[in-house]
Amino acid sequence: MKLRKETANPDASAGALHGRWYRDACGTAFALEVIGERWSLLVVRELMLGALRFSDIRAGLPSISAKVLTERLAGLERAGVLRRRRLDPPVAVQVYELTEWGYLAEPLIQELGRWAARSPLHDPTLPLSPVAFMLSLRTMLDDHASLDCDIGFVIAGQTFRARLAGGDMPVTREPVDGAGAVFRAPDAALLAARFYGDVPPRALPGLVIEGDVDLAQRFVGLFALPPKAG
Amino acid sequence: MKLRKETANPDASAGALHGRWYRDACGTAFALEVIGERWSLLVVRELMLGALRFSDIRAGLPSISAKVLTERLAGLERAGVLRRRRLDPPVAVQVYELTEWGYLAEPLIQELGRWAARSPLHDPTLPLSPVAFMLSLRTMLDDHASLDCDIGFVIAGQTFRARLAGGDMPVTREPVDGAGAVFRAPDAALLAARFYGDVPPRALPGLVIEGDVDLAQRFVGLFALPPKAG
DNA sequence: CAGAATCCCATTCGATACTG
DNA sequence: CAGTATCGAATGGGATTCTG
Repeated sequence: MKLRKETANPDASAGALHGRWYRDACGTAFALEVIGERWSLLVVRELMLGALRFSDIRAGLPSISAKVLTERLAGLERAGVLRRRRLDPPVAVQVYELTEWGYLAEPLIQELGRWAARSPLHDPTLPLSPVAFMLSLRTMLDDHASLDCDIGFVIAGQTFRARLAGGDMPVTREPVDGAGAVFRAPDAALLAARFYGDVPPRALPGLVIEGDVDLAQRFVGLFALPPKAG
Repeated sequence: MKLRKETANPDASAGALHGRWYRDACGTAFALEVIGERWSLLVVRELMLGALRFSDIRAGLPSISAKVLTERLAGLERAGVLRRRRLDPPVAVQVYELTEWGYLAEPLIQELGRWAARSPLHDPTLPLSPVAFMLSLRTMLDDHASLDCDIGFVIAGQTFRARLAGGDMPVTREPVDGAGAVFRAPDAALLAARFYGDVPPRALPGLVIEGDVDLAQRFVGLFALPPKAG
């Protein structure tokens, strides 16, 4: 009875501000106040490879509604995870981009992915956004990869570039001109089958590899899912 | 219209099973289906240092309701994160314990805590469970700690033991007899102030250090919060 | 104490329509 | 395209009660 009003915090409308749910000083709890709302972390995921417009985010998250996306963007902005920015006059469009702190959430997204992959239950046959796939490559890259290369990706019309050097592999949104090899696929699930499944390359119609095919093969060999937990 | 019925999955009642929310093959999304419901991950956190009874979990999570805890336990059990177990006849009590996969969630909890600590906003003055504090020590331990020691903790009546050796520091629920030093405090927040705040030891009434006080001092020096992000 | 069952209000969400 | 406004339906969750 006495605690009711504290819960219904007036300024907590639709927000990801702290203190609303858990009343717990633990950092984990604080993080969950910020990105623990449904969809929040997936919105962050979509922005992890660079700023995006409202509808580009929706494209990567086909089943989020405009209302929820609007609410999450507002909450994440207030929490300091992202900011909205107007591009300069010639294009005059609004984009959402992660703050410095927001970009620091990548290890967290990776850790979730790694943990999920070890589940005895995870069966991945659903759609996958291009960004989700590119991030998964960063997560599943063999720690001891000694290859250095520059690989292009064209997935559902979006282009990315992965530059592997010294065991590190930054991924950018960039044209693929000049890459050592290029993977082209109409959707990310196809690429996931190639990189993580036991599927032989020719069994994947729609997947095209250009440039140094042998390099592409060796590149694929650098990625593997972790073993399942008992 | 045509998709409505798929959403209202009959067996998805109150559960953390996959496919209900995101329809996304990304591992991060799958993990969020499992532990992304409110409270779920904090329940896992409470169990991270060993099996617990229903009311012990509630003690660590004072503002969760019995109903919600029941639902979360059921969901996490179905998802394979924890199992319920009846102890052998003499005690005949029921406990919840993480599965092997459940225990693998610790890095994930740590990553959330680490990220939260780097937030420009995080101000930790709320209550903290003993388990949350002990886990935070494992998270914030200096990577290059070269000290080897055996430290006991008595927090709000619960006893723990941290054995630091070779940079690794397992924490168990155990009596503190024979530890090199023992910290006693009526609540975890007091210990957090000592380990992470700039508070001089004598400004913390209620905190008692027994055994090798000098060792205890050096031990405290091994823990630090990461720098804030801009 | 450990939970299941019930009741009921508050929040959330998705669909749709609307606006600059 | 980038949202906002509204509404009805589903869900969430607190309080209470009941049982072993």
